[in-house]
Amino acid sequence: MRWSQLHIPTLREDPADADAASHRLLLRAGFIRQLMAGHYCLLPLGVRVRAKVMAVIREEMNRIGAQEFLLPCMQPAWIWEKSGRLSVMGEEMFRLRDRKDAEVVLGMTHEEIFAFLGLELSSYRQLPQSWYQFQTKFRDEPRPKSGLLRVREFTMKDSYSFDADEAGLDASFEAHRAAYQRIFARLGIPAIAVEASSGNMGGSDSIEFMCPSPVGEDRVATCPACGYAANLEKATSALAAVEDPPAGDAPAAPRRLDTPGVRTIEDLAVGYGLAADRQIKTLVQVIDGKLTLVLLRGDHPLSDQKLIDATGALSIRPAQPEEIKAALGALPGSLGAVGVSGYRIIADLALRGRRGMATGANTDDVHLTGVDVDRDIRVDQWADLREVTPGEPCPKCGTALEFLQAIEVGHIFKLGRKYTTALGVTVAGPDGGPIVPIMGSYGIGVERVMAAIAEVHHDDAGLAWPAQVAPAEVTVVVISQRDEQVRAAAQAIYGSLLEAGVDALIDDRDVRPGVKYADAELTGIPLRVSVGSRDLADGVVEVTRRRTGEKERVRVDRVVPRLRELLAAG
RNA sequence: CGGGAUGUGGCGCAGCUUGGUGAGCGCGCCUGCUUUGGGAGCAGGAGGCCGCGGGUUCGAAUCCCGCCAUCCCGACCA
Repeated sequence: MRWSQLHIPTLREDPADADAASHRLLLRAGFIRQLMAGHYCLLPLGVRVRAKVMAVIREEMNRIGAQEFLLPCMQPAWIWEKSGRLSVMGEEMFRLRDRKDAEVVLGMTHEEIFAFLGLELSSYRQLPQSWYQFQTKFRDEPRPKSGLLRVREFTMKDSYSFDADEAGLDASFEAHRAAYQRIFARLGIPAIAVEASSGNMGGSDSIEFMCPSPVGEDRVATCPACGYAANLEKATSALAAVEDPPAGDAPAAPRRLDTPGVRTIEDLAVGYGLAADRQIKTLVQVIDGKLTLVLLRGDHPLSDQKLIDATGALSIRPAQPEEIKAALGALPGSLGAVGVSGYRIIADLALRGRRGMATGANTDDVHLTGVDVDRDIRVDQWADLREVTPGEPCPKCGTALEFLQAIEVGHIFKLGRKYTTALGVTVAGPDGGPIVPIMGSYGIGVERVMAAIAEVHHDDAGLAWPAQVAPAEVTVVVISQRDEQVRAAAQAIYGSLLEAGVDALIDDRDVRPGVKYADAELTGIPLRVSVGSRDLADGVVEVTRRRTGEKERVRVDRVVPRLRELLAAG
């Protein structure tokens, strides 16, 4: 393509509303334009990168035997009703009515629809199946942000596996895991696979592929020694045991302690010498409309996601002080679970077997000491609820955990039979009886991947795409546009590149060379060939590598093979 | 949904406090001439419902009220 005819509206100045590097540069280099919050137009260069990202993903999906589909993004509400997710998805799902007043929705994902197609599977002998598509997803995010990183409308490569049994699912899952590793490696994304929560998808084993970046919205705990890595929503750590007083020394029942004015763990620790790790923190949460007591060690923060995962809740929120007062008789600051009945009590594992603890007495300004958790509190459910903090020991090897910010670029998880059951998918098993296939679900956000690549591969001059996904591999810069010989030589090189199968552009604009150099760098094209009268007199052109800035003079008749060499070398 | 900020030619901004004079600056764009190996110079020119609606006033980009939009922080989020 001729640059002079392409719509590449580069901006000399930084856009005002772009913060993240990918957002700023994709806008400035003319890849994207915003239509409204969370909805972006892809311009020609953006479309090219997107197509190349998709091509890489498609190749690797096909390589593991997955088959490409294309399903509607507009879907009947009833199918979501059937899976039970119409209400679960809440406000995040776009809903509308057609002219017949039928309820339809814009798909946030496609488990239901692929399961619907799975109804035509009839025998276990047809399994396994892996089905995928690239399709627009719509999610009414409360806060779209950071350009392509968090949007309301985006392309997802989503795939779904159907297997006859768990062992089959394990194999499909592993195939996808391996495919994802290859995909991100080829895309130039230093993704790390981390254990994750499966959120409201339902499912068990859940692995997120994370691209470390300061603009990432997820926090990941990693172990520098053994490679343990988990999303903070899931991460655990090995805790040193807290020494409680020997059983014999403990009082037979909790003792009342008047604590006027004490409202916080800190107050109690400082004022009464009751260390935070010897306190029970009592939080009151409203879980799906029901008041619930959540207990943690005094120095431990609650992970909302872990609470959701542990309870299967659709929604949780902290209770209001009035609700708490009405239920327990005291305000936050003096709450406890001793002797409480009629409300569900969920306790963190770190409280198990603890004795001699301090907690609120459910009377304002009064606490209890000498609390024996097993003896004094009727715990309904034990769960891992606490959020780990940096420096805590790795659960696998004990080394201090490190935290990093990351962009979630992919997510794979085992769905189980939730959707096949909901939609009534069965196949005949070896004995002739019905089998409900078990599913896996695997997603990659295409535009988010583009943004992640941009986050990882850029410098002060602009983007620096890996050749595999660059909008073009080479740009031929015509330095002296008015010089007939130069134009002809550049045109010849450009033609030879196309013939050789190189994805090349020719910058034939009638502008000064500096403008062309700057745009070549801003748009991040990996290789630049500068054709000017000075070098041409010696029969050479200049080849510049975007990443390193390395320049070399190459004889005109050697330039195509040299460029192919550089591209092959990566 | 809470907190903060911003809306002025395509882009980036000033003007608003203290209402009035031609709505201005840089970049970009168009024409001409010169220029051409790192974002050219000179001359001429086009382009603005000052986010929208209402109000105050002789007079509103400017003051007041309402709304909308966008961005940032938080909540939220496969």
